[in-house]
Amino acid sequence: MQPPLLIYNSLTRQKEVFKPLSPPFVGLYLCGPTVYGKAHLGHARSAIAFDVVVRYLRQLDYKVRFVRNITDVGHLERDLDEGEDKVAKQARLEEVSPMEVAQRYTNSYRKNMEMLNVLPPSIEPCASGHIPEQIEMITSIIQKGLAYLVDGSVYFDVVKYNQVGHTYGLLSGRILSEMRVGTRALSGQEVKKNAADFALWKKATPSHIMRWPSPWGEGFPGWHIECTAIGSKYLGAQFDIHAGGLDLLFPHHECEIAQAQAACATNLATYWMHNNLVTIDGAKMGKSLGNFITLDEFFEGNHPSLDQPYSPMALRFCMLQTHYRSTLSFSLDAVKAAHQGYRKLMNGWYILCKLQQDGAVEEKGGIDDSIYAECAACYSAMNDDFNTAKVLASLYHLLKKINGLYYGTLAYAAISKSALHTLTTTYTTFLIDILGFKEDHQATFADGVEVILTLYKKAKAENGYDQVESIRSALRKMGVAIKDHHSGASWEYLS
RNA sequence: GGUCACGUGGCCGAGAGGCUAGGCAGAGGUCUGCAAAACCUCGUACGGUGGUUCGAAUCCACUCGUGACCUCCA
Repeated sequence: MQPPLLIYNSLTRQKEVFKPLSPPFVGLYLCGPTVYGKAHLGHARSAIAFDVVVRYLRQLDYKVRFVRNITDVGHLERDLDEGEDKVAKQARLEEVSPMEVAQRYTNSYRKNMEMLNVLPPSIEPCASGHIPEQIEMITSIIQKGLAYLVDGSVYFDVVKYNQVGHTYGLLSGRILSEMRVGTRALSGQEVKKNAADFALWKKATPSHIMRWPSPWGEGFPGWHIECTAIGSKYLGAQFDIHAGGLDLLFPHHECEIAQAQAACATNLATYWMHNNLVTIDGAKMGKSLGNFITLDEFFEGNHPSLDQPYSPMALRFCMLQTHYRSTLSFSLDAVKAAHQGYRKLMNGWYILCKLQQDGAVEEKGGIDDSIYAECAACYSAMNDDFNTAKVLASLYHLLKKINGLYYGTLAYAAISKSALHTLTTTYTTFLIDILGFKEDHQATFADGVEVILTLYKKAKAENGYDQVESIRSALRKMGVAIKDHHSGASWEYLS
């Protein structure tokens, strides 16, 4: 009997038992990228963290509808009237059309995600494809009297929202009256009634390319309305999980809740989940700080912080070794360690696949109990707010048993057939299906090594040690180790 | 200034009042023709100062340090 699944809810600031609104269905919305630049390590963290959440929920037999949006319009440089749309700005810099920019970086993002073995969303809507939905929601908020029109732009009235019984700031723990106001000279703020008000719709200036007709004139939607409109369209006015990076908690998610309360009288989602940030040299890795490493740079080794290319799975391991709500301090040493750790787990999986089922005994073996305990620990760890770090620890405990059986330091008599079966399915389920690891290397390479291994075995049998040594060193240069052990010779990846 | 986190062995990191994860790197050993891989063993860490307690890395207070959000950012 496993403990129930607990999820830390940012809204209540505590772990809560996960209860979907309509089991077995689960609706999960994740704030996707604004496609005006290449994805960096921070994007990967969010994607991987919630990829594992989706994978685990599916493992628990939930039917998950996973929606991850693409922001291709409305995300301004600053939340200011004169702030330039991010996508439009990049288009100007690259001298292409905004939709070209959006397409380019959407493609790049999807490619990166595929490399990281992040499962594609069930639905991947873009903001520009949902203008009518957003206009509809804005209209509804205006009708409730919680938004006002100024010169072709529509703003959400935060003060009014509080006056009619809502509480702005529930998610971020902010109290409206105590929020810092007016300490920075933000131009363009004077059109708003209050500094905390945010744009639902912006009037397009004559030069603005991305524009749509609306009841308030030509313009484009504000950033926050997109997620609320899209989320409620595909998952319902109230759905189970809304996820995103911690830096989106305020103001983005706070505004989303306000919009949903105003339009639909819901908090939009029951559980609000936030992944923590990636830091480098003690500071947050962020777009605006310019200290980020893009995923392409990471995979190509093309960055001053990196000495060589690193694999997508090394990064995935890095991410999963840390709990998603803790900051992840990125360093070269950490990546190197992660890659080695990943390699060992994968090599263990191949060995596990080779372990002969018929070697195990029918009766209970000496290590059965510890196998069952570690397998159960994997589930317990995931049920405790997706503690992937703990899962990895358990997998390493299992790995020692796997290696021991294969290399002969543990006798087959130590494990029963049923325990070996549990070991095999659990290890595979967690490593491959839930944590989402896959082989970095090409399968065709492995076929070639198999041929060479045959030559090695022949030379070895004939005591041709010169040839044995030369095959070993040649393969070693290719990142492959040959291993001699009681059950013969085999090979595995070294890096 | 407000709000909130965090500080764990060389590095990355779980944990969270007694049973003191795990990975990487390092040392020793077993195995091996020699290696490699694997396995075994080892380092006894929790910013500082007080306090609560039979007992604290874990709770409390103070303190030092770092960071996040309050402006776009996964």
